[in-house]
Amino acid sequence: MPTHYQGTSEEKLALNTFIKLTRAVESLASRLSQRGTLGNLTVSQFGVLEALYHLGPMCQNELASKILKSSGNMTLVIDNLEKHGLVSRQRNSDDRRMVKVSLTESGRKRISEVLPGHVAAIADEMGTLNPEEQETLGKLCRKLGQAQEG
Amino acid sequence: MPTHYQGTSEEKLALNTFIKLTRAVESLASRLSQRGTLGNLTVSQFGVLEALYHLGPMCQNELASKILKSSGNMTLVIDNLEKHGLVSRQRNSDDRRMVKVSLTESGRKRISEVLPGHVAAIADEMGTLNPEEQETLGKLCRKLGQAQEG
DNA sequence: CGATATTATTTCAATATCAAACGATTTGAT
DNA sequence: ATCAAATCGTTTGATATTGAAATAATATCG
Repeated sequence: MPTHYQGTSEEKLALNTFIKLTRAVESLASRLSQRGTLGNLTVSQFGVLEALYHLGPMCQNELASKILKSSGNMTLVIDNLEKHGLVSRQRNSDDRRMVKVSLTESGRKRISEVLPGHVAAIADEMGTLNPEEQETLGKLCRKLGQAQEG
Repeated sequence: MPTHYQGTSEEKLALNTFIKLTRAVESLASRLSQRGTLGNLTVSQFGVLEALYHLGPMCQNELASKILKSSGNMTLVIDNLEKHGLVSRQRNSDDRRMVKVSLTESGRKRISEVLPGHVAAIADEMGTLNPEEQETLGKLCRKLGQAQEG
């Protein structure tokens, strides 16, 4: 589905590439979601649990920057994880502005159960590209993700 | 930020590529949003207006599949566009299940004002990659976006 | 010390998003 | 013609998401 936009050829290429990029990610996300490998976790909830699992307890700000979300959003995501008993909050006693978030036993169990299947699903989906293509894609994405200078 | 996951090397490559891909798209989206080239339109609202602008009036289902969203979501997005006077709904008289959505004059004006600046912003962001790199990225994304066979 | 700035979190309002259930309508098969 | 199945849109309930404003705690500077 190419763009219908009439612009410079530079703009058309950029727009078509941009559309392919965002469609690919959306379609990938949709297929992953279909697989149900996250159980009833949302992507954000999974991101938080995964970060805590691999990096240990963290304050909300750190979590927010790990999963690239706002602090307001983090409050809600942690609220919901807490409701479901997967994480706990502890007010930091040194600096009482901060809240340290930790996995509960139940949370640790859940993420360790879910992770392998989800990773396998991602590997399966990405397997559409051979290793060399994945390397190339990774490099281009890294470059594109970097903020521009000047 | 490479993955901490211990799996097969195939899984590690896939996971790292997947992370770079999603991060690139998120970071791109965030930078585009910062530029404010969409005015006060949301991405979904923009998508709907752009589709109507280039392809003409459409029913909600068609719009939903164009911008890859659920029909329930489409009801709300159209509701909000309608509130702001940018689109109008007409019940189709041949098949009264369907609702045809059209741009109002105000909507046509708005999208035509916003589009060039937003495309320029996308072209500017994508300009991080040269044309050859963009072609490569586009091809890889197209391949990845395709559902797997078997 | 005390005013001011910075930082961490929460709250709020608006919008998005999905899945599932539902009502209206149309179509297809018998 | 009738009835079951499919289709389109809406509603509902849960969660996400942002940005701005509010709050609370801490740090800093004069």
